[in-house]
Amino acid sequence: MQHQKLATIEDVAAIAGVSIATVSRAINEPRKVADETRRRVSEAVAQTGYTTNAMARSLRMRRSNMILILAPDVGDPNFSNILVGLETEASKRGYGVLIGNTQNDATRETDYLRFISSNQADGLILFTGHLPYGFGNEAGEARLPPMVAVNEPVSNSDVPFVGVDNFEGSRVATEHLISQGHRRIAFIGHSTSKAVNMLRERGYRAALEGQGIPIDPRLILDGDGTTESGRAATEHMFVRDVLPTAFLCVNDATALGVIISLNARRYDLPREFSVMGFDDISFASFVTPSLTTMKQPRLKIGEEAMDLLLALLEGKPPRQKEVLLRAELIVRNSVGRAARE
Amino acid sequence: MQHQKLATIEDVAAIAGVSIATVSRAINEPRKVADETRRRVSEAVAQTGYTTNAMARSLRMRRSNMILILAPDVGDPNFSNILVGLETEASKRGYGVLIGNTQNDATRETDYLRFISSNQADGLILFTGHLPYGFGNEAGEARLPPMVAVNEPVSNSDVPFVGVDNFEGSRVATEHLISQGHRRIAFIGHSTSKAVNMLRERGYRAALEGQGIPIDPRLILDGDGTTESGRAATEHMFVRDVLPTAFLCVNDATALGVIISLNARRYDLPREFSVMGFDDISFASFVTPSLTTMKQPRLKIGEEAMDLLLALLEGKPPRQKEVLLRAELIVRNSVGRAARE
DNA sequence: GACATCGATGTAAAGGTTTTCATAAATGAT
DNA sequence: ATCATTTATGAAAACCTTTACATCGATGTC
Repeated sequence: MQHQKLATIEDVAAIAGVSIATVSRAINEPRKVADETRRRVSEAVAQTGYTTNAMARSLRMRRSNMILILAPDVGDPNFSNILVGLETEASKRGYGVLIGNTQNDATRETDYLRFISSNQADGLILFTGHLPYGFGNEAGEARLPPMVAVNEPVSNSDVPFVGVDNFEGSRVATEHLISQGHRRIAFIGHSTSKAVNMLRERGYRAALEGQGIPIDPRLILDGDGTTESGRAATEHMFVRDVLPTAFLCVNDATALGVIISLNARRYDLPREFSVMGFDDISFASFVTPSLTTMKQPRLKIGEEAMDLLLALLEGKPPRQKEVLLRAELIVRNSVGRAARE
Repeated sequence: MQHQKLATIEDVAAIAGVSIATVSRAINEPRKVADETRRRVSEAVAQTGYTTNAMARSLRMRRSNMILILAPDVGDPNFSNILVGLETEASKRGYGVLIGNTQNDATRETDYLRFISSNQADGLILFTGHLPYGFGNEAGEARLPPMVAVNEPVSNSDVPFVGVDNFEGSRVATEHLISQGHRRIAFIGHSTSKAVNMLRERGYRAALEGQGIPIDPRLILDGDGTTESGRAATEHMFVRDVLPTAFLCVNDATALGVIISLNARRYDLPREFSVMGFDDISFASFVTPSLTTMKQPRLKIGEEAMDLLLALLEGKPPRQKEVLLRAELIVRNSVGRAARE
């Protein structure tokens, strides 16, 4: 049952009484063939149920119309919505999307490059923040396909990046807190080396400075971006008794840790403390109190990135090295007016 | 830069001083060529950086080593981990994974079938619970590729299904509640027409009956599987003043609604009410109180499903129409001993 | 009427493999 | 020494397209 011999272009040609070249043209460049012929061809196509064999086509045309997406973890809710955006745009433009779940494993990354080197994919989307291991090594020099980075820019390279404007987003977030009367605002960061963290911290500082609020270094703490580190940072503040009225967190996971810690201490949120996150991950609306945060336009990021990559594939040079999209302020219930000074 | 003309099998053959047939054999069936020749070939391969062109290979072999995954929403956290499992297994076996995000749109579903009919994919994984629209219609009759369903079985078909044992899982969940002294246990369901709901409700009934606990129909409520419906069902119970000591919910989303409702009424959980979910979605551990639930072995489901599909592709008949995996009881903090009778 | 132009179609090459079949050498049996 | 068998290799076909080039008739120009 498997191989009931699909109709080929020859079958169609025979039925329509034309050559295979004409069939090909009738399908791909309809205006190049006479009306009558075109009609006969499409009739023959309908009759045979012909679909062009993508393999033969790709072989001949030296392009597969496939895009490879390399991500450390497709299941990560932060990534998966970008993925949806990528897929939507690709599909709209007639491209297919191939996924490579690298699990941050160098071997697997290298392994996925076979899709590129064997012509199974024309372009590459990178979630990883670095070039895949295995490029530019040994024989034959690098053979870099067109690529675009999302989620994290690729350092030391000119790979175009599409992402959220972290600086601006963080500034807006901080200003939101300030507008609610907060002046002692803590920043719970990721590790300082991360580019994302740096930008978000800068946005925080810029907002404070812009409003003439002095920056208290004791209110700026490092973490590692996890819920646990959010909790740890909060506890640390209570131990040292240097307390803010609001916490701005580098991401929602961290903010969740802060909330859990404050809830455990029986504080009434947001009356006694305000907490803000960044990202708007799926459970942000389910925490109690639901989390006020900056929403990453993930779908849009995916679409833009794919759009850029496809433009690259069509030979257009990238207009800009970086496309930054605005994060959107999502007001929920974790931020209230500052109760104390 | 794009097309620096990759090395072909001919280049390798020339360097190694053999025919292309021998190169092909040296690569694909090494034991069929003499040691010395094999050595020369692999040297030439290394020297040229040759990789076999997958398109040419697929064209000739009439198989692409690609699997198409059709899912309504790849971003859904319930799906994405299955996806990871699918991808892991496929990758391990040398297959690539193509994603089709259908968004429950019939047009898009049909559109993705082009991957099948154009030979770009050898098999199909279905998340949708139904055959894609466009199969078995008009000319040429159906051309069904080997396929396997996950997440939801395909009704009225003999498509093999890999999923969680809902009946058994629900029974275990109910027994856990009973073991904590609960006897008045509510079941907040999905719409009764859903297969998943039916099985989980049956498991619930079976557990109660097994322990000789009478079933109170007033404690069985319908919903639609959303958080909102969980909340609504809970409110409904308070209005009618028919109260359980524990809530067993058809899924975690519903359980979350129940918890939110109870929290809002200022009950102390799990002292005054116990709540149990099913699925173990990512935020289950972040709610307060963190949710006791039955964990779906999503990774494993993905792996098993892919394993089954690949077996099918290799011509082995499926051993069974349904592979049911055990759900695992995850004890967190939303279930306590029954305080009242 | 000669000639260039144009439109529609066909012929054949090229794209890079895998695999059948044939050939040749080496080995083993008698 | 002869023949049968095995092992290692090569030549060529097949997989199915797209497309450069050639052909041919029709149309238009001078």
